Amino acid sequence: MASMKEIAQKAKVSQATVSRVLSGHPVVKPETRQNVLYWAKKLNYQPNAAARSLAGSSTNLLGIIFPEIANPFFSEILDALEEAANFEGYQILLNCTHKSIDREKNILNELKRHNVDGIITIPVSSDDSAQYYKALNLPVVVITKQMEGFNSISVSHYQGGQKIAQHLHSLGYQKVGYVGPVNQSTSSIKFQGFRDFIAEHDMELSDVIETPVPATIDSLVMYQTTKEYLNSYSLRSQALFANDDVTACDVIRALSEKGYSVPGDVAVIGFDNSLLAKKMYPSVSSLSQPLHEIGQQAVHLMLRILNGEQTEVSSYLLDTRVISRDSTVSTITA
Amino acid sequence: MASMKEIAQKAKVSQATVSRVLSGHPVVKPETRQNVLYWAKKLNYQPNAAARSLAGSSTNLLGIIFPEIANPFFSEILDALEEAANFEGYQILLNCTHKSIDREKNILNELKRHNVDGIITIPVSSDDSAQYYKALNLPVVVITKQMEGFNSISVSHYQGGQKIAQHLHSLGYQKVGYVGPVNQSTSSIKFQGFRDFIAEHDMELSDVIETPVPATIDSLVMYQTTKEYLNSYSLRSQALFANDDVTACDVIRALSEKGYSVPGDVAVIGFDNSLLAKKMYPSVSSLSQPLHEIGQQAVHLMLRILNGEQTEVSSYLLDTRVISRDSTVSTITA
DNA sequence: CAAGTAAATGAAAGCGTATTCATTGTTTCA
DNA sequence: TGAAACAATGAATACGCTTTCATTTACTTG
Repeated sequence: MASMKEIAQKAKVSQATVSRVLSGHPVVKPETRQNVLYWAKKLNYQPNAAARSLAGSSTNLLGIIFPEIANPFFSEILDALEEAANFEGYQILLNCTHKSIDREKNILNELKRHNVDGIITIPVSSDDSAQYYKALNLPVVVITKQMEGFNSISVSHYQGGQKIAQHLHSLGYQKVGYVGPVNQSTSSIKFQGFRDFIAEHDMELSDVIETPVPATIDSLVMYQTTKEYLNSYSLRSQALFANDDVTACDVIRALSEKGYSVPGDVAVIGFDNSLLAKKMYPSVSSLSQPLHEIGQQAVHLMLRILNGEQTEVSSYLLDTRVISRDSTVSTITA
Repeated sequence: MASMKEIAQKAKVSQATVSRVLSGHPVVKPETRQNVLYWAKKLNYQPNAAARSLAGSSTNLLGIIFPEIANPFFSEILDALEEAANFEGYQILLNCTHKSIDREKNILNELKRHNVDGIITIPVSSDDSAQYYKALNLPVVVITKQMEGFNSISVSHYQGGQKIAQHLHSLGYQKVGYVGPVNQSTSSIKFQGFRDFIAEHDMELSDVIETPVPATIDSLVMYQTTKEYLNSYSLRSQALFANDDVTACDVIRALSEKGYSVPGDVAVIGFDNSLLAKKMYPSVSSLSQPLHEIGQQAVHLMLRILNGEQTEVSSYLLDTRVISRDSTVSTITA
C-alpha cells in the first residue's frame, strides 16, 4: 500500500503537505494540490485507517448493536443502516447481544478499543443498559425504543397499539384479543395503548394470550402458547392483535390448524410491517414502522451529533400507519 | 482509556514488559506478570486497536461482503457469521454490494485501508469479481457459491436441483415446472440439476416461468411474472419448483389468487429453507441449506487460513436435504 | 525600498503498541 | 573463581498519520 511518504517523494513535497492536501486543508497552493492529487491517484493511495485513528482524527467507524439479525424486523433496519452509513463514508462494526446484558457490556468494551466514532444501538434493557452506555462517553443513538437520557429514533408504541385497536374498531370488530408478552417493556406499552382505546370505545378485550419473550426468531413458543390456549379455551375474540409480525404468523398457523379461517372466523393483525407480513398468504395486516427510515435517520442523527450540529438530547418519534391487508376485513354489512 | 504506559508506571516496569505480559509472551517472571495483570485489570485496560494494527500485528477485523441484508437467506447466515466471529474474538465490518461490481470494488478498497485480517464474501459475480479479490492479496473465503481459485463454503446447487426433482418424483408428481431466472449462474445450475433428473426419470418439464433476477427482496417481479404467466397460459404442472423461498411465496400468492389451491391443485417447493418457508402457512417445502453452518464454517476456515493451518485452496460443499412441509404432499393413492 | 504581513511549506512531535537490541543480574561449569 | 551462558527487563525505534510550530518565500504598503 502506498503511503503519504511515497507520494511526498514523488511529488517532491513534504509528507505534511500531502496530508494537508488529502485531508482538504485549504492553505495549499493549487498547483501543489494538483500535483499531490495526481500522484495519490496514480499510486492508488488509500489512507491507513489505523494511523488516522491513532493520530487522533476520527475513525469513520460506527458501532452497531442489535439483539439479533435473523429477525426480519432487525435485518431490514440493518440494511438501511448499512446503506446510509456507507453512503456517508462510514464503516459498520456489527455486534449482537442476543439479549444478554453481559454480552452487551463486552461489546461496548470492544467498540471502545476500536475507537468507534459513535454507536447506534437497540439496547438490551432501557433501564439496566443505560449506565454502561453513559460510561463510554461516546455519541449514542438508540433506535426502535427510547432510553432515558439518550437520543433515539423510534415510533410511539403506545399510539401504535391505539391505532391497531382503532383499525379493528373501524372494521367493525367489537370483541378483540391480544397475543404477546405482557410484562416486557415495549410489548406492554403497545398492549396498554390497545387496551386504552378499547376502554374508550365500544369494544371488549375478550382474550389475552400471554406468551414469553422468545429467545430467537426460530422459537416456536408463540405458536405453542397460542395452540395451548386454543385447546384450553374457546376463543371469544373476532380479531387478534399479535404483538409483532412473527407472532402474527404463528397465531395464524395455530388458528388455521384449529380450524379457524383467517380472516373469515378471526382476523389477525401484526406489528412492524416487516417482510413476513408482506410475503405471507393471506397477507398480514400490520402497523407499519418505517424501518428504512429508522435506519437512515439514525445515521443522519449520528452525523449531526458528530458534527456538533445537535447537542441536546432528543427522542424522535416517526410516523406509523396501519397497513390493511388480507388478514383483516370489514365486518360491516350494508 | 488506560494505556500500557500507565500500567507500566503503576507496576513499576517498562512499557515493553507490559506489552510482553499482555500479549502472552513467555519470558516474563511470574511475579512481574501477576503484578502487571493486576494493574491491567484494575485500570480496566483495553488495548487500542489502532495502535495494535499500526504496530504491525493483526487487527482482528473481518470484512464481510453481502449482496443485501434484508433477505432472510442472507440475514440468517450473517447471524451465524457474527456469532462465530465474535466468539473467536473478531469484529465484523459489514458491507453490501447491492449486486453492483463498482460498489464491490469500493468496498474492497475500504476493507484494505482498515487492514482487515481477511474477507468473507458473497461476490457479485464469480467471473468478474475474482480479479479484484486476487489483487487484494488477503485471505478470502467465498460463501454460498464457488469462485475459481478461492476457498469456499457452499452447497451443490446442481445436486440441490436434483434432490428437489427427486422429492417431487417420490411424491408422485409427474408433470413439473420451474419458476426463476434461467440465465443467472446459481439459478441455472439448480435448474440444470432439476432438468437432468427429470430427463432421467419418468417426468416432464411442463412449465418454465422465467423471471428476472430481482434487485431487492421487496421486488414483486416474481409475483408479477408468475401472475402474467398464469393469465396467459393454463398451467400444466402438478408441482412447481421455485428458485428460492422468496419466489416460492410469490408463486403461492399468484397461484392462490388465480384460484389454485396449494398443495391441492399445485404443489410448490422452494430452495434455501429460510425463515419464510418455515413461517408461511401453509408452510413451504424447501431444500435446506445449512445456513448457520455455512456462517460458522466460513469463520473457522478463515481462522485456519490465518493460522497457516490451511494453505491450499479448497471448496467445501455442505450437505443439503429436502424439508417436506405443507406445500407438497403425496399424490400416490393406495 | 525597507519593513512588516501573509501565504506556503517543511520539520518534528506524538498517538499506543510490538519488537529488536542492549543491558543488567543470576546461574552454571570448567 | 572467572568466564560464559542465560533469564529478565529496559531503552529505543517504527508503524502512517495529524497537527503544531518554525521557516522560507512572496507580497503589500508607507
